[in-house]
Amino acid sequence: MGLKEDLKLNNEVDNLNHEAILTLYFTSLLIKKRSYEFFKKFGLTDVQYNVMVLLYYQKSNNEGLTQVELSKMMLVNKANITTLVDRMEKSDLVKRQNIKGDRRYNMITLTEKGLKLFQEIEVYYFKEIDKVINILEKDEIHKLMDICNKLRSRLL
Amino acid sequence: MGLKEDLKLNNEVDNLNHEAILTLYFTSLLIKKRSYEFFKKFGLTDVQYNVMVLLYYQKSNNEGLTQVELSKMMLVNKANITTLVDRMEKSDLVKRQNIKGDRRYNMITLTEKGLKLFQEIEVYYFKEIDKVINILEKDEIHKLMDICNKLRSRLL
DNA sequence: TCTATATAGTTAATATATTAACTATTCAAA
DNA sequence: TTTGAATAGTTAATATATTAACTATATAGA
Repeated sequence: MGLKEDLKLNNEVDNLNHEAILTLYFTSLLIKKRSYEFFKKFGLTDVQYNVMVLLYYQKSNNEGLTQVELSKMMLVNKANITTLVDRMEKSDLVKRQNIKGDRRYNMITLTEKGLKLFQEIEVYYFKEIDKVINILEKDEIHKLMDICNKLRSRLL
Repeated sequence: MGLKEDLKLNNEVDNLNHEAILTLYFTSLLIKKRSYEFFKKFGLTDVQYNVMVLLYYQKSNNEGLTQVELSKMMLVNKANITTLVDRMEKSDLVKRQNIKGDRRYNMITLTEKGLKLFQEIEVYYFKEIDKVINILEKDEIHKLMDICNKLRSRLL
């Protein structure tokens, strides 16, 4: 039902705003955990899949994305992208390439293996999120996004 | 406005369910980052504050919580609590105590310093979350919690 | 042209999370 | 009574995140 039961709390959260924050946070956390479990079956983490989605759909000039672009799209620090790309390079999912004209940049692209794996997983991924989201009515999905968009306008 | 602008995406997310998941995830992530920044001013992390909230409001027998109880309330692995409590013990925010009758348990309680700090911060914390949440109407807050509760029922 | 500044990426220290394997303790059942 | 299962907590290896300090490169302006 509510947070109290789900988190095995001994007492109710008695502040509405705080309860709203906690509700959003723990719901998102559970979705993240479910994603993590799902992608583990394919030898990936949820974060690594997100990198692959971005490289597949958001590439600039049909080439790839720089590490700073990735960090902005993922709302993480660029230092984080260095080690993330290191690990993904090691498992042959992405590669770093120089771009002509500016040697500061690494252009990150999917490897052939990464591309193939991504296309293979995506079908199952869509089915998986449908299992979760289809408990909501269409208008609830839109309402959720509207509310979140409003919240984010206070946070950026 | 929407995710595309906020995440500096080059292209729209063209799957509604995926967009809903991402919207929830990144909104929650931004709230977490804002919390992290807020608590840093008091020498805490958002996670450490959450531990303190639980020890203050959710203690069993008015004594404290065991590490496994904390892990269930925070939806994290108990191994995580070991090092978290280590760090909080080192900064004199909480203490481990034996309970009579079962030597397997550590009962975790706030220290005097931890208690004082928590009570001091809570006033400012309530003001801080109000600044974010008050962009929503009362019925939107309830709608958000309803939708999240529905989603969690698919995830537990 | 040279220099100051901005930008991209890396590295190291730290915090939070996971799983797996471990120790210590409790308790129930043969 | 002893043994075997369950429970609480710890430790080590790994992934993801932060900030601060660093290198390398590019660019704008004196």
